[in-house]
Amino acid sequence: MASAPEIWADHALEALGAAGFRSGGARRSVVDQLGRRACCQSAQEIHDGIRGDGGRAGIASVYRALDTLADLQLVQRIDLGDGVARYEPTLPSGEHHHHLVCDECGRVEPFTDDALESALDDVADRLGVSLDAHDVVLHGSCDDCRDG
Amino acid sequence: MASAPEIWADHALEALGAAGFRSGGARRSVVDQLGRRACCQSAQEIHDGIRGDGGRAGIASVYRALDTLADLQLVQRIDLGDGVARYEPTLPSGEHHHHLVCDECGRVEPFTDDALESALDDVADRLGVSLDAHDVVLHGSCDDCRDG
DNA sequence: ATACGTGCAAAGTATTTGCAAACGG
DNA sequence: CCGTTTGCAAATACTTTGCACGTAT
Repeated sequence: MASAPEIWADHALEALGAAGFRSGGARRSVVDQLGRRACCQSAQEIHDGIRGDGGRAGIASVYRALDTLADLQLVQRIDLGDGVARYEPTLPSGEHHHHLVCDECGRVEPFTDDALESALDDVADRLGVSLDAHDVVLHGSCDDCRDG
Repeated sequence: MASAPEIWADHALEALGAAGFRSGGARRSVVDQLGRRACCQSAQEIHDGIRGDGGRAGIASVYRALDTLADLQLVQRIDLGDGVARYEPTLPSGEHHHHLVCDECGRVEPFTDDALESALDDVADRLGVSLDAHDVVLHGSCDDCRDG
């Protein structure tokens, strides 16, 4: 069975087609790179990944593709607080995670928590907003940095 | 009785002194501006505020002051996802809020939620991290944009 | 054939840094 | 006096945009 991110790439290409976008090389490469990692990648990382695979997309096209994908809600833009935008697939299953950033070593770790999710849903409800996306970033010290 | 942000400014100046920092005009102006608003201001807004009061700090000094204040955990840096860093006082009382951003009109609204706080505490506990700061940013459509 | 997609280079915006002068203790 | 703080300007980092050319349909 294919893993969720792989399924996502197909799903994304299909959604792009359905939205009337043509199939060009740069955008396909970006989708391909994103599909390989469930967790956040920066535009620069995606660009490097494409070149590493022998592709040759311009960085501007990477940014444009990411912008398009974000508009279609196929990717979520994540801000970890270091001034670099990161992107990760919006899985069709609706499952998603949040991020823990160690301010000492810079390590980023994804986590999930059901209680947190329902608390977030309740908040959105109470505030009377429809949530497009939510993005919880916790800053702290990780095991290694504190104990190590 | 003085409001919390006003108390914060005194607290911050005292903490700066205790940490061995000298008292210069630019840093004092930044603390003063921050003390007037409990919610997030960008470096540019703080700079404008200082000039509006007849002050004349350089933008670089504003950034340097904010950096120092963040190091001492006297302010928290907030990223709303638009590429601009914002800062708000870390109140000595420990009370804090989170932010709801309307992606349509750009409005930023602070909110608090006890259930969310305890869910966050539990998550930090479970993950075995000591949280320095947490910063929940919800993206959605606000009342006005959805119904209006 | 025609409009969309792409790459390059230039522009734009936010933030940081080097350095000499001003200033506090 | 001496070392910190400041302001200016230049540098840097990330992202966006203009434009000519390539390409899918």
